Amino acid sequence: MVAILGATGTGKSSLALNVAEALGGEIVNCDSLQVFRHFDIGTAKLPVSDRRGIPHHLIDIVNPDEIFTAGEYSRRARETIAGISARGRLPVVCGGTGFYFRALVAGLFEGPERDAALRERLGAREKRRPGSLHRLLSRFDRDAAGRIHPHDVPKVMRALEVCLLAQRPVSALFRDGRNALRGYRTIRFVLQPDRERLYQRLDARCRQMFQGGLIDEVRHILSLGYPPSAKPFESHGYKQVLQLLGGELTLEGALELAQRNTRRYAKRQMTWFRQEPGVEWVPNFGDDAAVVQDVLVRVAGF
RNA sequence: GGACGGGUGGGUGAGUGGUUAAAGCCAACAGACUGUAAAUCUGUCACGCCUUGCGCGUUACGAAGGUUCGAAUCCUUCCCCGUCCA
Repeated sequence: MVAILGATGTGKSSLALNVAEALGGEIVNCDSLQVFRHFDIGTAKLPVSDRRGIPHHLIDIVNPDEIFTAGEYSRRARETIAGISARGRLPVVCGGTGFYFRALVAGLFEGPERDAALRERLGAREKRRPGSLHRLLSRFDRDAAGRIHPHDVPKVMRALEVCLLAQRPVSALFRDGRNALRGYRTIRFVLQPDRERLYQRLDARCRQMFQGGLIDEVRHILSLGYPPSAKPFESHGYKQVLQLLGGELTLEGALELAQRNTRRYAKRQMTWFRQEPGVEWVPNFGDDAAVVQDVLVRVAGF
């Protein structure tokens, strides 16, 4: 299995396509937003017409108002990869969601899934008394509480949820290990082009999205009946367009914010991938012809 | 030529005698991340030093002087910038 990782806008899709084409592969998406239907322009989803007949998996698999998680991703990606291998083809995992990739290869701990009802209760409690969840967590699991910052409510909540549901401290469950993926030789590439150039590209791409139908896409999604509170609307680009439509931002203001958030996101992705073990660094954009050659050679020697 | 307003750290912009190496925001940089992760959160951000301490020293709020125990903050002169009047 080959993995093409990297920050947004580094040319992963293009590289993956070339690699898959050259080596008889099929692409498995590893992007937390491309799994949603109708969110196309802002997620830079490769149009079907540009896929050159190469199968792309795990794209457009859930509706915008459905909850999709890293655990769900991990399960489905494993099934998909197994299927591709069984057909004698090469799985080419491609995406920028480091957490999903880790859930896929390293696995998650064995524990309870999220519980909406419990979360609602916990959320209400936190709202009434900010900080109370973290204090509660430190009673159940001192270790976990020490590792999670009190301000990081989502992580505090998940830890607490697990403790309550499993009747065991999360940190104890962590110690049991993760259900890592086995049976595949995996070579992972991380695209890491010059940061300045990447940022310029991202800014330009973001502008193109705004000019190229992002706003209409948002209107369309809303017209299908999906609420603005749907998860994928929280992502940069979409969030700003929503604010634009609501009169909170001007067009220029929305664009600038979207660009800024995209840059920040790219930065965070780089931080993540820097910690990713055993990766092959590619100090360039994936749509660079020389890079394709270089990567193919490295895969061949693997 | 005259009348006001203003010149603050990479940017913006607070601060109008001490608790200010100077809020906030932006930019930049570093980091965390075990089921909504394009999310969420943390740290650094004048320079040097070490015994890394709510440590020491140096430099800093257009420039130069002055007042004061003490000035980004008050006074004087000068240099810029903006608006208005001639």
